[in-house]
Amino acid sequence: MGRRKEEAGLSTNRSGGHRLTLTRIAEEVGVSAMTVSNAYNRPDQLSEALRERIFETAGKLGFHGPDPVGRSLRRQRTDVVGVLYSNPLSYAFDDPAAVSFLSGLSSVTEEADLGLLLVSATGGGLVAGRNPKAAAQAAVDGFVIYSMSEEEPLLATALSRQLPAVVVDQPLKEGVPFVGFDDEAAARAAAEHLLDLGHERFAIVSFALSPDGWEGIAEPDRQERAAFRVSRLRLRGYRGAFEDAGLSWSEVTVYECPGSTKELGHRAAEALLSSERRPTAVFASSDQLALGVIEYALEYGLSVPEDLSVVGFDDIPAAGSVDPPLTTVHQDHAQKGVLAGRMLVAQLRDEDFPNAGSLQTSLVVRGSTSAPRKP
Amino acid sequence: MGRRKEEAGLSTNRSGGHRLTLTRIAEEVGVSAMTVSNAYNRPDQLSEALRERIFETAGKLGFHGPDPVGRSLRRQRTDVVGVLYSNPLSYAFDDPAAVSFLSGLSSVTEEADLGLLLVSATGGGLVAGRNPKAAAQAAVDGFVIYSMSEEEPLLATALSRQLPAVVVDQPLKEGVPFVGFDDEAAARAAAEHLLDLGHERFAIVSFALSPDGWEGIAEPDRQERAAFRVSRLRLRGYRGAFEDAGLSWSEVTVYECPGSTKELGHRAAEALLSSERRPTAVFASSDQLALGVIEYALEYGLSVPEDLSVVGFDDIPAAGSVDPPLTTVHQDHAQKGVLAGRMLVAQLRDEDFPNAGSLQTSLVVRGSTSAPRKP
DNA sequence: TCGCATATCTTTAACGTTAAAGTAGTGTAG
DNA sequence: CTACACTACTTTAACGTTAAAGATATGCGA
Repeated sequence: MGRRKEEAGLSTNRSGGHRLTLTRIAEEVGVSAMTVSNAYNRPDQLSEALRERIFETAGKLGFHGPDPVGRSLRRQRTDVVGVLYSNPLSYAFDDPAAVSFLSGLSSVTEEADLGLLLVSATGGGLVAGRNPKAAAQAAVDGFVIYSMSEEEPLLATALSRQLPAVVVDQPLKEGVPFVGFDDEAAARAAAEHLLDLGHERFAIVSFALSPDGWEGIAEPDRQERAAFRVSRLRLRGYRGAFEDAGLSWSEVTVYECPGSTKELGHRAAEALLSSERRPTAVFASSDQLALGVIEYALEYGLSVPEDLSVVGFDDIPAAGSVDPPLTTVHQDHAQKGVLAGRMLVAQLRDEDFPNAGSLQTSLVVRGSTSAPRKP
Repeated sequence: MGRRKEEAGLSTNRSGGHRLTLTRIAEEVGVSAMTVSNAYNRPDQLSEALRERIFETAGKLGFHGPDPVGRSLRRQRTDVVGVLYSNPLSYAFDDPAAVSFLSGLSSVTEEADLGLLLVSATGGGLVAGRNPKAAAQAAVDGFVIYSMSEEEPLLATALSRQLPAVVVDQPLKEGVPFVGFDDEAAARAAAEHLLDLGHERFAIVSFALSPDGWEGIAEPDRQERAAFRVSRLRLRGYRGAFEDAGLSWSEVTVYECPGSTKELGHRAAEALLSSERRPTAVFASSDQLALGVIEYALEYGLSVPEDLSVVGFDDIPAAGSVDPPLTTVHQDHAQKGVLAGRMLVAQLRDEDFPNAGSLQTSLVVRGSTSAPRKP
């Protein structure tokens, strides 16, 4: 069922061995190349009549405007911004938070007439490795660096190009504008909510603290070494709230998952709920993880929220419609995208830009949390 | 809260008035520019020692590889594929089907080490207009043309560039490889399902037949003029099934919505269900529309499926978990993306490519359809 | 009639890279 | 010691565009 290009009826842009260029059109019309260029880019620089004549000839020969690459080389800009992502792009499209972010970002780049080039760290030849060249070879005017680990090679490569850039979520880099949520405050608010309800025994189901694929209980030393700013800040937020309430952090178990799926949450709950001093409340780093925790809890014979309160993070669309509806931290990812876009566009234009810094989140209290059952 | 670029600690890539280039490094090391180029692109063309010396000097000066634009100009390729979208990109990110498609597409382009450039028709300056220049100015090696109307100016501009291309969903263009679902068969299967259950009075809630924003009952002449292939084929599928069953197409009301949201489905149901000869079954062009129809039906006092059967299209994640669970046509959008990617990559490499053509769909029967209530 | 602004087009010179062909020098088989 | 292959580099010449400055003609007020 295959067919070759030639048979597919595609012809090339050549005729007489020459690719069509401004110069070729110029020869045909009998003017200079510059004038043809002006016909496309500065209509006021030539007479209406000549401009029409040029377009007519161009149309006849099948020329459709100056070559973008030649233009970019000469102008020293591409009108494209690159989005750098650590994982395969398909992960990004499968992650509602990333998609919302891109939605917000694209609304700004589009308004500014910039293209959006998606670049991922995981290249073709490499089996499971990273390809920092991707960032070196992207023809862009600036980068949006989306949630990377401090050590990601792509990050270093991108920053070394000295282009305008914005970092989203992590890591914080001196001199590079940043947008992210106030994760510490968010976690603190979630913790205070459950403290207010009277809980005292907590466990945390976190997604990766560091990008090494580890899964299991994360002891304090590992918590401190966390490479991911977001995870680190959240732990700090929980801890701060607990200690303000007079509880000891050492009694809080942190289970680290190498990703953010329902299955991982399920496994984490399995490990946490069988403990002697079973927690009465679990904080999860994402709604997916939280749903997995709830799933296991129900299988295990616990009722939610009576026996176990669960708080998620993200407020995905499903959060409100599952049973029980999920108490979770709402974050406006699209707005984050908008701000990242604005900050980058402002840099590209050499304008002042709002240094957004940390965005506020809000705790949405639903049915998965309540006061603990009296002993 | 703003700050200027200068204060942000960003420095440029220049020193001594010179931008860093291969040539600059070559001078510094005392070799030709070509040798520096080879150091990056063809390590086997120079001695290991010299190569190291070049990298060392490059590192010292802060040069991080050949400029992508210069390379693209010389090589006459960009290693980027463009995705053309008729609407604002943020719509694409808000549409689960488009996101799944991109997920599949990106898995292929990534494997082939190609960047993905998202280009939309709606440009910056324009208030509500189209910007065909976007396709003319994209520095890409090929296009994925995503579900466009026949008349979309962006389409003509893109095709006129004579680059490798793949059309997704619509329109069918002579000589341009195509991927899409077999919408006629899908609609026919849905119709046959309800015919088998004994239904005889049908209505259809379609998304746009043509891109003019019209909303309301679409009479047969408008149906025939439909610019969107997908909508046209589905109507043909329903009609074929009905007529095979001896029913008259003229008794089937088609309500056209200018988009695909729950609200539009709600309005469509309002118009359709108040008719004298109320239909016992409704076919919707998307699950979103179907959910809106069901919502209105319930408000109107009808029970689903007892009083009204509803069939959706897409099988979005929520389809299985709403009440009643939605009978719908499942389509594998990610697979469509994979195929589109493979077809484009094959063209770029001048290889044979699979001409995917129409992908099969499957009807997922859930709780929103049943036999009609006996009169 | 002169001076000067204006409109319309041209010339020059990069922008940064790499394919292709060329030049030495070195080893090595006959 | 000659012919030939091989390694390690260099030279040349585009790839297609446009910023900046220059040229020429025309109009127009004084």
